[in-house]
Amino acid sequence: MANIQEIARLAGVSTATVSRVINRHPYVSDLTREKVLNIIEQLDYVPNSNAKSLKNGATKVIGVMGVTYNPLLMSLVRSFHMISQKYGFNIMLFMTDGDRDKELVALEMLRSKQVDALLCLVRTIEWDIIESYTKYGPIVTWQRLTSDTIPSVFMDQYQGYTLGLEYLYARGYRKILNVYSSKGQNTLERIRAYEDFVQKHGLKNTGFPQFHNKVTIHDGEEIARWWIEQTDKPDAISCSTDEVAAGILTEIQRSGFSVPDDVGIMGFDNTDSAHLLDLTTIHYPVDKQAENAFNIIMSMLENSASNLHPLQFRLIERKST
Amino acid sequence: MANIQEIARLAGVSTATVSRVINRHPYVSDLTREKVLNIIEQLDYVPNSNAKSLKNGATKVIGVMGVTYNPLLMSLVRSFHMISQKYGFNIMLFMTDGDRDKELVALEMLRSKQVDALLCLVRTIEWDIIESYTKYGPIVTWQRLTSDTIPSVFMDQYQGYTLGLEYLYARGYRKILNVYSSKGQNTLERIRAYEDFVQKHGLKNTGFPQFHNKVTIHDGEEIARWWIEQTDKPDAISCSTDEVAAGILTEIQRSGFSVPDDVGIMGFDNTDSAHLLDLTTIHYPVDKQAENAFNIIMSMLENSASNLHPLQFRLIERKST
DNA sequence: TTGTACGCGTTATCAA
DNA sequence: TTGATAACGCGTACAA
Repeated sequence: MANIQEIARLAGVSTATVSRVINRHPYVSDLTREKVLNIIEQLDYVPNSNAKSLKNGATKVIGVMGVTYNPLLMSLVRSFHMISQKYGFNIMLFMTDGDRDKELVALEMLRSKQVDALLCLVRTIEWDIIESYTKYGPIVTWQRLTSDTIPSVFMDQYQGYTLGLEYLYARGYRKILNVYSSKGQNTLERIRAYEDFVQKHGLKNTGFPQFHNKVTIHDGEEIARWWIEQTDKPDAISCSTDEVAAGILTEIQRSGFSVPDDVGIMGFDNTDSAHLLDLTTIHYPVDKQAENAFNIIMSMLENSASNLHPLQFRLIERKST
Repeated sequence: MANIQEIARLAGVSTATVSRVINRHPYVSDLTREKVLNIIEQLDYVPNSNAKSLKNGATKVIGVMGVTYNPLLMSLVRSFHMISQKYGFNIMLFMTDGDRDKELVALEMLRSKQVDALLCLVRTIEWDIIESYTKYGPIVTWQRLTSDTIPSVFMDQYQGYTLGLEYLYARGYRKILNVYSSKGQNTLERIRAYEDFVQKHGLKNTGFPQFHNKVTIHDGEEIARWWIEQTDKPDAISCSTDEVAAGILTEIQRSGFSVPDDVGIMGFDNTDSAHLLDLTTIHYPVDKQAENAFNIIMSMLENSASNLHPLQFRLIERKST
């Protein structure tokens, strides 16, 4: 495959000149430029990007690390992808399935300079390990974290969850079942939101169990079957994700119950599933989060200041409540 | 950042020896190996992958080009990702939104050696342009294509669609509305399947319009509204995708009609939406397709022979018919 | 078993 | 306006 030297030889100039032409440097006579461009075209030449990366110490690739392909994550990835592309960056996707080794693969890519930065959407590995990689390049996360070295674009779940609970209260629901996702900061915030909510309105203890680690449609279906069996039923279910809510809703309806007449159901994230099933849910501005993440990365790469979008939850009222 | 030379210097050996240690070459004395490994550990050294790529002429990265984040595509990407990872390859994702320039970005990555191969899931750009890039590396597609240079893992839509139609016939449906997606080979195959089906069973012309370019939930909702207005209604709707079917199903139910009592609905692809809404649908073995794609790429990279999975459609009967 | 020295393809500095 | 040359960091003949 043709390289810059061959072009130089055929055009009767030096490689330096060819490089100047390619990178649109000034101080190249029109004549030589023309000549060089001709040869480039003839030989169907493109600069080898590995050589460029080696020279520049940058690849214009950003790694994105996530656990699995769920709709919310994908819409974030999509937004992040779009803005990155706009600035000439490409995305390398790492789906880790929560496997430490796979997470390390992504981190090692940063260390070995194959990606310029890393967007860490979800991780299972310890934060201090991730933190130890920040010396190799910018790492930004989407999860809740307060750190000097790893900026985060997370949103305070306390606010979002409270928004949903207060809405349910306003609609007259009093016996609310909470379905939480994996035990992390986010879930703790949601639990705190619920406790404060109960206290604020002086609600009495429902005695319902706490559901944890529920995130999928399948999980939702399980919870629906639990609900069906109860004699003293919750009048509303506040879910960890739209998928759980979707699972509950459809399974409950399959059994002949009606939503929202028999029970109100609230999702979280406002993904397609929520739209599809007319779920009341909490909208999450993932696109803005993605843009913020990218902006932070850029500013770290160029060590400049970044200006960020403000982030706010929004309640989307539909027919499940 | 430390490089191989520094390691060599500190270990009191040559760079060649360090390289041999790193790459587990034989003929290195235990003593020197030990010494080198120690220094490597001390300096927290990793080989720079750009330098390696430059040297090897390969990056161990495969590009995946798609149009947009739809569920079927994502499950394919997921499968492809998993098998690639297993063999030490990483994935670079290109979402093109059907934009020629963005598609060219992906192709240029192959030309400039930033990816070793390209999986072309969906494209809008002309095949002969893509074909002209095959000289830079393996390109495999998921779309229907018969080409010497671009292998395809597509599946004959004629078969799949016929499977669905025959099932509908067996269930007693006679006035079937077809909803097609974008006008491509796949759609032509489906149309042909329907025509043959009509002829085979001697069905009379339904007089229904042909819906084209319908792929989203939203499109489905539109079609549902059309269906509701009709006096002479189709008794079954065979859809281009599960999403369209989902849109139709939910919108029709919102208007008080019942599925399958008032109309049978059949999806295509067997994605999560189909499971969620209990849609009868056609299962597509995307995981096998992904593995085939990867195997083909590998065999092209190493020019060896590839052994492939056989691919077969399967009808998934649920409650929408 | 180890070292020397060159090439991979660019870009940037310096000098002309 | 152009050219020679030195990096960038690694792997590998070839020689020892």
